[in-house]
Amino acid sequence: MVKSSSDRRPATLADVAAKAGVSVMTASYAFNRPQRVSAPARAKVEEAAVALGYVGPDPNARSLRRRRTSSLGVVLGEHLSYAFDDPQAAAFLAGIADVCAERSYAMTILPTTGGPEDTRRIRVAAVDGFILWTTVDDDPVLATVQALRLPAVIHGGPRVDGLGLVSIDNRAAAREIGTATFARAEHPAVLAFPLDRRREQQLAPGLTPSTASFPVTRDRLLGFRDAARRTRHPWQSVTVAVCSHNDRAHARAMTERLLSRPDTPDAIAAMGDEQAIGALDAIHAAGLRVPADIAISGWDDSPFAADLGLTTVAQSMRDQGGECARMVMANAPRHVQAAWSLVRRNTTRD
Amino acid sequence: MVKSSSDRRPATLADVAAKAGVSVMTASYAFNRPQRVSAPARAKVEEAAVALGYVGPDPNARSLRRRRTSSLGVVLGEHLSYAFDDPQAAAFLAGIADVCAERSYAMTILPTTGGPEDTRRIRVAAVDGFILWTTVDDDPVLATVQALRLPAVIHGGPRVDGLGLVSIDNRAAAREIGTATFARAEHPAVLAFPLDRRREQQLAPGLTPSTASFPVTRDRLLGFRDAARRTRHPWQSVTVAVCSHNDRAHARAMTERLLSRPDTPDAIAAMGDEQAIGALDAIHAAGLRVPADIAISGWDDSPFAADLGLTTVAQSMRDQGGECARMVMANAPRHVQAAWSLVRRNTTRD
DNA sequence: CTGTTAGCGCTTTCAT
DNA sequence: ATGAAAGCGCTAACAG
Repeated sequence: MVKSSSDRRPATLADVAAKAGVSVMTASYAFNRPQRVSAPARAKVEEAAVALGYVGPDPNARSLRRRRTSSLGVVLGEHLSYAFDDPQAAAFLAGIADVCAERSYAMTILPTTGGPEDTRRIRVAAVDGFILWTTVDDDPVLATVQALRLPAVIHGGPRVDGLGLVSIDNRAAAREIGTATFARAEHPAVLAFPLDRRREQQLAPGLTPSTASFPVTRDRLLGFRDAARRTRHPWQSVTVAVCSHNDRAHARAMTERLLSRPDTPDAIAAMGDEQAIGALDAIHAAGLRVPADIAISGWDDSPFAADLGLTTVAQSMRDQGGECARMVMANAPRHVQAAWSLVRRNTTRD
Repeated sequence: MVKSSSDRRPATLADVAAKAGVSVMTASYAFNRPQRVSAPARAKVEEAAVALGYVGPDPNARSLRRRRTSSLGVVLGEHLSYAFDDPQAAAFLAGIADVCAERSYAMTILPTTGGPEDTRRIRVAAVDGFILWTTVDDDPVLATVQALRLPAVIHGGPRVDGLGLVSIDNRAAAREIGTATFARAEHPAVLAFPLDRRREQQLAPGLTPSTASFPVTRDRLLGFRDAARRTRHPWQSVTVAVCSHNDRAHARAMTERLLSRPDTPDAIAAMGDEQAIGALDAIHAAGLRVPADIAISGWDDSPFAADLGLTTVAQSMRDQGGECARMVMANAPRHVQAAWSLVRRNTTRD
């Protein structure tokens, strides 16, 4: 039998109820709380549903009525695709994903490009709350999320009124690893993440930390400056090499520039393991020994760091992602300091 | 002035319209098609919106009415978090993300655990279509997606009626690289992905390809069997080492087992670069030379493959992800063969 | 255990 | 250019 054209409209719960000879509510319960419905009624509903090709309640209608979507919005800075290339971001997402899987939430990834449409994309996202990957102080997305009045947590920073924050104490951690790296050095240097979204690369002696509008970059610079002070190096004598991108290639290129300067550094504190690995490439190419000629440290304790015996800061992005997700789901965003630890291996002298 | 408790209900479009002294429709147009509304009316609406803290139309209500969500569902097999660890999956997601960012879509990642709740999670997802990461033939999620009658594309496989498919010709590619790898070998072997969701590891001479319920694994086995035939090796003499997980550590362990057998292989075709790298670790640890003592090939042409001079199959997961996204957005799922190429470097003899 | 009522907040359609 | 009516498909709240 050929279906008539009216059959093309997908069946609704009302259709199923009518066909099953029950009220719409009984049909609704049959799908949502099967135990609340008598076995025969449930059977009739199921049969009718199969006959009509009805798969289940429409998600949008349900969300509208229930006033929740069971989906978490995850806002990733700038070029989204980059997030998947960054192992730290990937681990963070994995942590969110674990909690979502466990609690039957979906994860809505919200592409952000840095352009003006970003705020619109955030506004139209059907989600119950937001998790924001670390961004700059003046990211317009922050105000949008704030205005939406949904639970939201930022990872890394900045601090925003009303939004949660999950981060390690970057300044303290940088102070520790910086001290280990700069110990017994003559000419310390820093390999830094971009300062802001302009991502200009530069070599700046004694760079003022507050120049950075990425809080993570800023706090680590502050910590490295503290470390310089503790190891008796005037900050002005510490060259900060700011990379435009957090990857090996850029770090290697900047390190080459550092090494070709008059006061060749004999200690480099990097803000990421990938940067440190790029720096090691340049250092080895220059025929220098680590740590005898030059000490180096990374950040994040990636598998590569362990392979290379790199001194680094360990933190669990995965746990932090999970923590963010739980806070948003519980509608209880708070400020949480995550755990970190210094992992001393053999690329530093201490 | 203290807000009364009734103010706590978020403002609706109707509230804004009332406050602005216009009809609800004028307010709606002011948000959705500003040019269709006179400047003064628009101004009044905007002012009222600000006064009431109204951020914009409710996404769920809009989706219900419009009958679309502007979000793509991405179903990732089994442990979602694993997808973020797999560089190929990450590249695929990045490709989807690029297209989503460009067309102002959100990406709804649907965690899948292999358990019975998976189908429910798919059913309740508010999305306009699905992209499925490669899975097994009998994944129950496939039937669910099919029943939903939304546009859907599978990457890798299996083929499913009514759903699109984007994949390279895995058999043909395996035939080519297998031939290059097995050339002038005495004892070829294969390092394989898991056969199915049970993920049992095993060493099986002449493993029957159809045993695998992951189509990607199956097709590559078929291609390697073709290659064995072309290079005059009875398939029964080719040991297939099936790894439980597609990573370096498992590949290394399985390779160690291969190397400790009587007929030590002198050629190994792996299904992934990560596997090949793990195998190389084992090979070097055993003091063997590549390719003189043993030839090896990978798959996917990762950056590491280039570094190591690994012979491999190149394909762009990023492009394939984008292709999937475009097909779903256009509601035009088709079967598309993606491009691949053999990259001969110096771990094979040919 | 089952049913009735009353919307959720919005936009399509059709008038004016 | 603006507005009134209608209803998207569902479920909370309550009554029987």
